Amino acid sequence: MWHADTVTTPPSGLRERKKQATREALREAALRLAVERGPDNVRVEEIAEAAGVSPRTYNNYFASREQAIVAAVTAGREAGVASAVAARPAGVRLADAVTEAVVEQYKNTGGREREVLLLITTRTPLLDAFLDTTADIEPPLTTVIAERLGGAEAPTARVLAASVAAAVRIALEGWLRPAGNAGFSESFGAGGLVVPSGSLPDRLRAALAPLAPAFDAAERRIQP
Amino acid sequence: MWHADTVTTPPSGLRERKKQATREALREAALRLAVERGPDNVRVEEIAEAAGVSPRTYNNYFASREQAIVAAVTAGREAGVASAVAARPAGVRLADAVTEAVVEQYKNTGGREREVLLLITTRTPLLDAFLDTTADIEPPLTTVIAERLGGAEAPTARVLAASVAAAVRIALEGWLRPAGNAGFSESFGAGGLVVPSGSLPDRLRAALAPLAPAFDAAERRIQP
DNA sequence: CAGGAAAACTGCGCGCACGCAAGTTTGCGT
DNA sequence: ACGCAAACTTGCGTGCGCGCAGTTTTCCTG
Repeated sequence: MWHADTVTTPPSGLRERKKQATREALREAALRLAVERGPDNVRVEEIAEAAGVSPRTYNNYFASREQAIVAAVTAGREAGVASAVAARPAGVRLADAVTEAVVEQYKNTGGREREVLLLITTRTPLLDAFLDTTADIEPPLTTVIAERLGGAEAPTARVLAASVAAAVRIALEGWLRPAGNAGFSESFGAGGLVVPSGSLPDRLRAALAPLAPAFDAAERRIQP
Repeated sequence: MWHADTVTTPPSGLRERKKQATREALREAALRLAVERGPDNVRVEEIAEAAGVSPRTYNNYFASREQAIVAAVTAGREAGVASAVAARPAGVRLADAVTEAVVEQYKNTGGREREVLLLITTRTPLLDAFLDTTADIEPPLTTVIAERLGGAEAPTARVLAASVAAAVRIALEGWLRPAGNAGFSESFGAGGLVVPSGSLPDRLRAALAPLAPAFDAAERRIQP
C-alpha cells in the first residue's frame, strides 16, 4: 500500500531487503561519524565497522567515502522525483509537473539536514559529491518523461531528463557556493552585488524555466 | 577586438607555454603507451617518465590515468566548440549555430582517432572518462551563449550550455555503447536489432533537436 | 525439502590520487 | 641587473578504490 509507487518495481525478496538495510546502515554510520568528528577524521574502516560489514563490502555499496556521507542526505530522492511527477494529473503541462516535483522534492531541507548541508559546504570534495547526486534523478526521470511522451523519439526523453538534472545541479551550486569562487561571476557586468543566496525554490524555478519551451514542444509533437 | 579567438585569452607567458607543453607531452605519452601495450599495462610512473616529469607532477595535470589517455583525443575540443559558435554570423538561429558547431567539432573522428576510439570502447573506465569530457565544453559554451543572449537572465546560459553538453554525451554514448549494455534498451519493444551504430552527426542532431525550442525562446526574450 | 545455481560477503594485494612541506624556476618591479 | 614573490615541481607518506578468487548466504526448482 505504498503511495505513488516507484517506477521500477524492485523484485522484492529477502535478499533485497538486507541489501537496503546494509546500505542504510552504512550511510547513516558515515553521516553520524562525519558529524561527530569532522569529515576528515573518518576512516572507511570505521564506517564499515559501525555498520557491521567488512571494508571491502563497504566499497561494494559506495565508490567513495564522500558518496556514503552525502547519500544519507539525498537518500531516495531519485525515486521521489519520479513518483512526484507520475503523481501529477495527466492534464497539466509536463514542464510544470517536473518543475513542481523537483521543487517539492528539494524542499526537504529543513530538518537536521540544514546543519548537515552547512557541514558539506565547508569541504569541497563533499560538496562536489553532493552536486553529483543530481545525476541520479536522470534514469527515473527519463522513464516517466518517456511515458508521457509516448516513446516516439528515441533520445528526447533522455535529453530532457539530463537537462533537468543539469539545471538542478546549477541551481544547487549557485545556492551553496560562496559565489565568485570558480571565476565564473564575471559574465555579468557592472551590476555587482547579486543576492548571494536567495531561496532554493526560486533558484530551482529560475534554472528550470529555460527548459519549459523544450518540454512544451516535445508534448506538442505527440498531441497537436 | 579579438576575432574568432578562443574566448578566454590566456595570459601568454613563457610559463604558460611550458605548462601546455608538459600537458601535451603527458597526454601523448599516455596515448602512445596505451596503444602500444594495451591500456591496462600502462603504469602512471611510465607515463610520467616518458614525458620527463615526476609522477607527482603528472597528477597535478591529470586526476586519473584515464583522463590523460582520453585527453589526447579530445584536446582543444572545448575551445573549438566555443569559437565555432562565435564564428557563425549573428543572424542565424542560436540553436542552429550551436548544433552545427558541435557537429563540426565532433567530425574530427576520421584520422588515427578512429582506431583509438575503438580501443577506448573496449575498456569501460576509459569510455566513461571519454564521455565525461563532454562536460568540458560547458564553461566556454556558457560564455558564448551568454554573449548572444545579452546577459539578462542569470542561469539561462549555463542551463542551456549544460543541456547541450548532456545531449552530446547522450549522443556519444548511444553511438559507442554496444547497446543493451546498461539495461536501457527495453524502451523499444519487440523491434529487435536496432541499427547498432548509425552516423554520429545524425545522432548529435537528434539529441540536440529537442533543445532547439529552449534556445528559440531564450533568443526571443531578448529580441522580440 | 533437498540440492544446485546465482548472488553477496570477505581477505588479499596493488596502484593510485592527493595533502604536505620542502626545493626550484619564472616573472616583475626598481 | 638584481632580488623578491609567486608559481610550479618534487619526494614522501597515507588512505583508498577495486580486481581477483574463495567462502558463505539466498533463491528457486524438482
